[in-house]
Amino acid sequence: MNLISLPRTFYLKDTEKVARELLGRLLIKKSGNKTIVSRIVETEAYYGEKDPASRAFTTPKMAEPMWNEGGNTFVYMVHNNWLVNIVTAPRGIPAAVLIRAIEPMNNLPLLEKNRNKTGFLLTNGPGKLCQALGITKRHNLLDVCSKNSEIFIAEPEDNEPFGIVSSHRIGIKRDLKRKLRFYIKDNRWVSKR
DNA sequence: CATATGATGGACT
DNA sequence: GTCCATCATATGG
Repeated sequence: MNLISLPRTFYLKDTEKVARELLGRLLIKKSGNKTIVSRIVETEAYYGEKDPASRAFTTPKMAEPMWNEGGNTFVYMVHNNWLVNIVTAPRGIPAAVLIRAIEPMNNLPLLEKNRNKTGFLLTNGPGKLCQALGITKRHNLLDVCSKNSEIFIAEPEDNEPFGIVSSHRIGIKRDLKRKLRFYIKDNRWVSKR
């Protein structure tokens, strides 16, 4: 499998657009001599000052990576779970996309070992997928544009068309009127209908 | 040092 | 649907 990483410019757009366009792309995680390939099936977009649900709004000090130029990971912990985001937008504009669910494409036994679970419970949630892939604080601020990174995003080889469903974001106190959660229609790995 | 918080997950009714 | 364990941070005394 010849993996092609997405260019930096992909991430410099509006975070909602990036959140939509990340659906169906591949999340690559290297683990020892293995390369774990997964398809992104659910994302959420977060903004800065005008988004009361964003950590750039509530705890800006913790969310400092969100001000970086797009194209890096941003990993932080909530309720004893690591969550992985992709920073978006040009430097100085706080924004990121939370990866909420993925569809594993290979190395299932490794994911099952990491999670001590099987089936959809492997990766149908932002904390679950980090546990399955072994993502921790150690993977904060990695360049997802580089194939040399332990984590990067790649273009899928076959791009079957799919529908996108949008909904309100999950698990936050104050959401915006805009629907900023996106997932692949009828995909069985999404965290919640 | 003490305590509060949460972009969750899992167990339970 | 409800309840709560768990822990990295932030914040206050």
